[in-house]
Amino acid sequence: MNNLICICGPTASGKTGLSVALAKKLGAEVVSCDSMQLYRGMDVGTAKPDAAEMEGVPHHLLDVAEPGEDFSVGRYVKLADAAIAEIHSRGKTAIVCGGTGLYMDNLIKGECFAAPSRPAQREYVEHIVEEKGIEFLYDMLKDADPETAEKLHLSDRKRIVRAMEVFLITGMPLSYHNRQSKLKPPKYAPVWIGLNFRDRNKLYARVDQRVDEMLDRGLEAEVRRLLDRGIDPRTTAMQAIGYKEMAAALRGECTVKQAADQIKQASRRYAKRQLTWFRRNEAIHWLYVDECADLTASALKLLARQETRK
RNA sequence: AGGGGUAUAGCUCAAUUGGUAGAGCGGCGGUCUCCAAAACCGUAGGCUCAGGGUUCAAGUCCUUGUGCCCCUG
Repeated sequence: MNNLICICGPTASGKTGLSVALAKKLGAEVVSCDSMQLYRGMDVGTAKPDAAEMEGVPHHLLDVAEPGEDFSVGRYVKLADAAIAEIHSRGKTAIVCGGTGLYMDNLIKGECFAAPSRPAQREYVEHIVEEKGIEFLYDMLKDADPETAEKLHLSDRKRIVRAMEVFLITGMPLSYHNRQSKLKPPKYAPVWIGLNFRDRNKLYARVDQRVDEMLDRGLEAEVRRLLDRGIDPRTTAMQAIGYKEMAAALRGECTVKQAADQIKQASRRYAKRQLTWFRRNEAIHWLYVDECADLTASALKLLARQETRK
């Protein structure tokens, strides 16, 4: 029996609807894999399913953090592992559903990280960048970890900092850790289902439409509520698409209409990046939403086929 | 109706004294190993509104037409 299913795809492709429909058919439970839906109070802008949309299907990994706190992939994997184990212990199927590729891959593949970020080393590295510039740090990385340095562009400050940090914490190059990590076998063997559109314009139309719906459902009020609660606009949560743009509008930097257009644009670009991420996963069975008369039926057929192959 | 201006990539605009066109945005593709709804990289697009003329050579000058903008009645 397929006791683990992964549903992935770009934003607004219909992952939530499919996961609930499948869960009802299979008696399964859903484990969300979304880096923003896990924050409490961020509902409208993240298109988090409400009770009606869940149709009684238990959902895990929603509302597990405050918007002000720093989250991490590591924390997600730990929580999701626990949720999956619990679901399996009840003899049920778990459906991991979401659009955050990094989280999903790390959960399934079970790769371990080189080293958790440590404030002391991170601050030291950031200090070097501020004092001497990114080129200086990049040169340091060339000595410490030439393999990683060669893969990174000088503009990719974020990754240069992280790679140097790992070297300082562990004394080993990040490239070495990554190679070791890839040798480990995957933790799970799920059936992967990816949602996409044959016609990109149709996906974009749905993205645009959904942003309009978010506005109707009170995105502006939701963002104002978060800011009123004292959530720092610089936190990861407030960098989410829909939130950072609306916050700018509330600050008077642009109109709500302009913010809405920016949210649509950013969402379309995000959808494209998600597709780039998932496309390289050869295990994914792609379903084209604009070609399926009945998405749930297509997915069930696919699952049945996987069943007989085992 | 008269006067003036404008017409260049999907959009907004560049192009020294005439030497067969560039940029930003968007589009498309990719990278990704603890901020990931983030961060970063790479590409393809133009009979320069249409017709005629001057010139070795026209986006650039002349002329006609058309569309749009402004002013005057």
